[in-house]
Amino acid sequence: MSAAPHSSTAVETPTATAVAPAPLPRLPNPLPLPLFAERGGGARLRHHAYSRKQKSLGLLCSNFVALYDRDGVESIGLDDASRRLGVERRRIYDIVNVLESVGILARKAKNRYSWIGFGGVPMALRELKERALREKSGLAPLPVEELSAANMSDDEDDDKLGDPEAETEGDKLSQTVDNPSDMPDAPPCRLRSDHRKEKSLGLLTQNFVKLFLTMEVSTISLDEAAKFLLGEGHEESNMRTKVRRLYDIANVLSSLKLIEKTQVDTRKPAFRWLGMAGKPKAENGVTVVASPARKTLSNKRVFGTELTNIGINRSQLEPTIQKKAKLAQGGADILKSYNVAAQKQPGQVNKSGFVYGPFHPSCARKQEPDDCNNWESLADSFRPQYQNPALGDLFAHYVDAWKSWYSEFSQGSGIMQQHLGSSVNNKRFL
DNA sequence: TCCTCCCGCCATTCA
DNA sequence: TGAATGGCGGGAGGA
Repeated sequence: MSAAPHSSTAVETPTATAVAPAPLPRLPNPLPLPLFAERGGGARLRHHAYSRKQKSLGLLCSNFVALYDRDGVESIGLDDASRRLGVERRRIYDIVNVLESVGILARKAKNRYSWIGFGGVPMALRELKERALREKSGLAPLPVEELSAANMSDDEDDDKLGDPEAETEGDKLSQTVDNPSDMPDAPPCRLRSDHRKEKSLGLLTQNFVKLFLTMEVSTISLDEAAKFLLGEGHEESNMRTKVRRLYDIANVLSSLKLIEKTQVDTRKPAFRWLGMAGKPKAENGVTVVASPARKTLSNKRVFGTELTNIGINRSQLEPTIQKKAKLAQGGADILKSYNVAAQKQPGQVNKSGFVYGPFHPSCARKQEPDDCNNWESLADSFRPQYQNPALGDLFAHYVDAWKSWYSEFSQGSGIMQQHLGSSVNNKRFL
């Protein structure tokens, strides 16, 4: 039975709202249950005035982050998130799985996550990179064909259920989920839960990120990623499913600015890693970000323009909500311009050789971290004067996120470099 | 036409 | 046993 379609309007459980002393953005209240979410209605009840762009997982992720990435937020209830964002619980699961896999959230209990924030990302990425390198090292020597088997197709996977001889890299990956400490005494035989976890969105996210962290090309298409993750000999249906999931993941990671969509020669886009980039390959064998000459797609979707997804479902927009959307769009445009301006600055490499991600502060290139602390004036100079205070909050949130991200990288750049310094021979990805 | 990805069904896992 | 979780693929929106 699925609780999802109704959970967005369900009465909050008593334990589900330990959130935010700081005021959260105002959301339309009460939040109506969208018609399309009617149990069993699904696509059959779709209203044609709705635009799917406004329901995207990436936008939802942006809203989720905007909602919870603030001082005082420690615990997040899924019901609370679902209600505040005006989406079915099912969608929240997608978001939190991806956020958890990159270290932004940590699961505390059923229905409850703790907010770690962007400060958790460098550590998570470091661990992912370490794990990926270890898997490729002597600890897990896998030639290409075995590596393919490691990410074996679902069919092969199914065939080996319960086979003690069939432990694969996939098992190891699932162990990393079940046993973060990589306990050596993990059960040798595959459990059904392991099998399920191998296919989880979180694990797929981690494997997807690992491709970026270890490969020597800066971009990868989702088809390529799916082929690699599935291995050879996969069925077409498995491929389609995997690509669907990668689209979901890519949208969330894009909204987090960990990756960005880029146009390659073919019609299909590829994704470029932004979250962190190493020093030039000549020095340490790790690829820097792709040439800026490569055309970056204008974002098909402008994230962070809505505080809830529910006001613009498949019915007509309410005039007031439309107004809000326009206001928010203005803010998003400013943010976008700010990001573009920051990204246009050549290099973005500080003295330590670290290349900043999307939250790179524009002043970082010219000034060393210690000098770059005048965030308030920076924020003031960019802060639009919103009529809606919630939008001001949203902008302030982004500034805070930049600050946090920058601070984390400033502190962690040495460690990160240490890890980036190890050469990666990963041509098999190509 | 086909890429993109929202949506919700329903199997599995959890408490 | 009911609730929570999340894999999965149909099919509609959009370029």
